[in-house]
Amino acid sequence: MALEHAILGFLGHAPMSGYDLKKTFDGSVRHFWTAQQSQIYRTLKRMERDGWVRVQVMPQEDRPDRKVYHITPAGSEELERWLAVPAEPEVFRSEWMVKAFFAARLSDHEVRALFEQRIATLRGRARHLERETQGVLDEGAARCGGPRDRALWQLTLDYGIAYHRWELEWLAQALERLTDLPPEADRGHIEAYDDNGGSG
Amino acid sequence: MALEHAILGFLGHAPMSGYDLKKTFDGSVRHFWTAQQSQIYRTLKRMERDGWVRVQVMPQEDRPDRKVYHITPAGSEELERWLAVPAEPEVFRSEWMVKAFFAARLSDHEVRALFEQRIATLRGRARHLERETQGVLDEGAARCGGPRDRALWQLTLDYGIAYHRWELEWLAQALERLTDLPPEADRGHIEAYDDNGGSG
DNA sequence: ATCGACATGTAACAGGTTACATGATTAG
DNA sequence: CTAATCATGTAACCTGTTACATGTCGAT
Repeated sequence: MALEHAILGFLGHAPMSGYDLKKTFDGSVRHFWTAQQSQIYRTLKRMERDGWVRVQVMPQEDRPDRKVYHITPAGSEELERWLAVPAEPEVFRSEWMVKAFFAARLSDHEVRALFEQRIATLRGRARHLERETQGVLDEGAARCGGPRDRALWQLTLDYGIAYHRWELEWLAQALERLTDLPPEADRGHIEAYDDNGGSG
Repeated sequence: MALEHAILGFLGHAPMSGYDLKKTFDGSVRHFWTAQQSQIYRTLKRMERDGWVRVQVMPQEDRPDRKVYHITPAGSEELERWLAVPAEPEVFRSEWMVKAFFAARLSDHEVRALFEQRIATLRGRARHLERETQGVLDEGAARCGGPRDRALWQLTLDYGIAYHRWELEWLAQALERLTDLPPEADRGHIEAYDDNGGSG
C-alpha cells in the first residue's frame, strides 16, 4: 500500500513528526498522492506496531509533545522490497467520464458545458503544476535530495504536466467532434408505460 | 456520487436487476468505472429508500426471485440534475508514481524494470480496449443506444485508447531519459547516527 | 463429478474523508 | 477579535474489496 511506503520513503530522508509528514506530502507528492492528517497519524501508529518506524518523544511545554518518527532497519528493508515489486495495475475511475457516458440526455449546450468545465479544471491544475509545484519541488530537491532523487522527482512532475497538456489537447479535439453530435432520438421513457413488466 | 448515478443512467435505458446491472457495468463502462456485485446491491437498497428507484419482484421457483429495479421520476430528475452539475475535480492517485518518486534507492536496472513493467501493463490494457472493449461497446450500442448515445460512448472509449497510447509514448521518452540517470550519492542513513535528536 | 451461469445477499475489512476536540502563540 | 501555525489526536462515515453463504440447472 502506497501511503505507508511513501511515509517510509520520506522518513528515509529525515526523521519527522506526523505533522511534518503532512506538510512534506503536500509539498512534494501532492500531484499524485495526498493524505489526510488523521490518516497519517493512524498509519504511523500501525507502522510503529509493525516495527517499521520507532518513535522518539520530544517533550514540549506549551504544546503537545512532538513525536518524531524514525525509520528502522526493518522499515528500510520493507521499503526496498516494495519498490522492487511491480505495482499492481490501478483501476482507472473517472466521475467525469460517467457524466460524459450518460450525457445524451443533456442538451447540446449542456454537453458542451460539460467539456468546457473539464477543460477549465485541467487548465487550472496544469497552471498550478507549472507554476507552484515546480518551485516547491525545486526547493525540496535543494534541501534534501541528491541528483538521482531530483531526476526522478522531476520525472513525476513532468508526467503530470505532460498529462494535463495531452488531455487538454484531447478535449479540444473532442469539442470539435461534438459539433457533429446527433440529436437525441425520442427515448421511450420505459418507466412510463411499463407497469406489469414485459420483457424488453 | 458516480455509482448511484451510473445505475440511474442504465435503469433509464431499461429496468434491470442488480445482477443485470453488474454485467452491464462490465460490458460498457468498465474502462472508467467498475463496481462490485455487493456494492451494487447495497447501493440499490439505498436508492430505493431514497425513492430514486422502485423494485418489482418477479417470483421464480428454482432460483431467488428476480428483483427488477425501475427508475422513478424522482430518480430521473436526480440523474439530470447531477449530469448538468460540474464534476468536482478528482484527486489523481498513482501508486506507480510513488514508486518512481522513491526509486533513487533502486539500482539502475531495477529503475528500468519499474518503467518496463509499467509499459507492459499499459500495452496489455491498450490492446484490451482496442480489441475487446470496442466490440462489446458496439454490441451494446446496436442493442439499445441511439446515435447520440453512441457518439458519446465512443468518445469515452477513444479517450481510453488515446490515453494509453499517450502514456506509452511518454514512458518511452522517460526510459530514454533514464540512460542519463545520475548515480546514487551516499545517503547518510540518518537513522544510524541520530540518537538524541539534533535538528538536521 | 465439477464448473459456470443464474440470482440473491451478508459480514468484515481497508483506505480515505470530514468533523470535532484541545490549547498556546503570534500576526493581521 | 480573528485567523493561522504548531501539534496532537478520536469518532463517525463513505466507498470499495474480499470472502462467505445458498441453491438450481445445464454443459463438459
